[in-house]
Amino acid sequence: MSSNTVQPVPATQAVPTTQAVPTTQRGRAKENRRQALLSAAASLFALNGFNRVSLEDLGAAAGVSGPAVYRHFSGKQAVLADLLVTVSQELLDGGRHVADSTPDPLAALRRLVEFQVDFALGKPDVIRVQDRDFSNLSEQDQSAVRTLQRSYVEVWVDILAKVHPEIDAAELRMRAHATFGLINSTPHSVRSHGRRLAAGVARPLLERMALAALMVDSTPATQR
Amino acid sequence: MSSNTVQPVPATQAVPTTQAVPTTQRGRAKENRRQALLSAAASLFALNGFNRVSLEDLGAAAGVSGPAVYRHFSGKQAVLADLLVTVSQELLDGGRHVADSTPDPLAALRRLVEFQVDFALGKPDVIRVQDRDFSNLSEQDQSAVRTLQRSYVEVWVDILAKVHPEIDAAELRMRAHATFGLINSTPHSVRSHGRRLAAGVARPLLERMALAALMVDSTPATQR
DNA sequence: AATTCAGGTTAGTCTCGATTAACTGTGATG
DNA sequence: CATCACAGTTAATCGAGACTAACCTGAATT
Repeated sequence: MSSNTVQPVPATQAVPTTQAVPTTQRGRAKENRRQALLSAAASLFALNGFNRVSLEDLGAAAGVSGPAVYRHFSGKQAVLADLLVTVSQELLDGGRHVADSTPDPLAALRRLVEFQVDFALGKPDVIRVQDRDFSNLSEQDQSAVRTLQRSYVEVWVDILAKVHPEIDAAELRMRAHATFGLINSTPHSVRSHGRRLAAGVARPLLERMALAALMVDSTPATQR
Repeated sequence: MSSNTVQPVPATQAVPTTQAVPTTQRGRAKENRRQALLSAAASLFALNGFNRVSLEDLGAAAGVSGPAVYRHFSGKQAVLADLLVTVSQELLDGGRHVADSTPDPLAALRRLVEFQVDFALGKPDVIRVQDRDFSNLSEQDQSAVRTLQRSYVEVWVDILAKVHPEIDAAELRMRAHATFGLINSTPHSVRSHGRRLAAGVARPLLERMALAALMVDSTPATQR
């Protein structure tokens, strides 16, 4: 009962601002194309890296060829930006939801871990792109994403502070980062294999490792 | 006494095959330039990513401008390849040394963790380049690096197998990868600040988190 | 001292790929 | 039904940057 999918959080791509789904046939088609482009971008960027993917490749992967991408995004960078801002926002929203809806700190921490593991196993491509191609964003987009990420980290730090009242925020922040590194390692290792197969084993393992790492005592003065 | 620097392992850049240092003044200068280029490459690539660094930038950072790089490397990719092959080889050598010189499995595991933490804190740039720009290597170089990395992982798995005789290799491999993710998270978080300052706190923390994560019991059938 | 030769330099060359221009066909709209 | 607006298309344009050519200079070597 501890490794559930934290269901209340919508795991689907969502438009940042609440946007009504276009009713007209044409508008629907456009939205589909847009999602197809984003999805293609996620897997292409993850596989080859932002710079090794041409707009031609990207368009082709979405069943459209070349400069058609400009009908949906202002440029190549904008596609990346949309991808990364969206994922950062999703993480933040999900994390806040968990934090706000789980009074017990330790339970909240468990749920945060589960949430992050689900995310890493569910969208390894986006995770990979996020920490590999971040620097291909414009300065502006970089700071936007950084702000969201910082907020997400703070959600973790706030919960961690309740679990470890004696540890200062700087160390808790480092614990959070290290834990993200641990959990997000899967996109690097579980590459392209039978994802479903490995995920079943990976999920509980990653959760237990993450919790164990997070719960470690603060560095003892004497080696005990 | 547990967080020493694993001193026997030379942490300096080393030429793969045992190469005599050139005696002639010119030869010495050339070697210096070469090292300057590699060092510049490490920090530039880490900061901006392989593709955002031009040969002009790279040369300039080493006090030489532009195509002079071709006097030392066959091309831009070759610089990256040298960097990554060297670091992979260093890790493998260091890991093997630890494994071979530490009979007690648990002690060996501790030393492996210390070694990896030292490496991550000591050469964050190279670590960062390694898992960000790997795909910019030629197919050939990729497989060379992969082979070295696989061997390094096997060193860990072999030690882990002695500590956890009941766990199968696949899971141990995943534990190792997750631990690398945890330890290597520092290049991402401890960016460009007072490195020495943070490192003093980071080292013991990362070591304890890594150990705790690695020592977790195998997934219990019942939630205990 | 004369001669090589390799590390540097600057001025091309050449390709790739992002962006833009000029058109086209077809749902939406009146 | 006539028009419009707009997703797409193909054919330029344009800049960046890796690599090459042609020369230069001074340490090594004889």
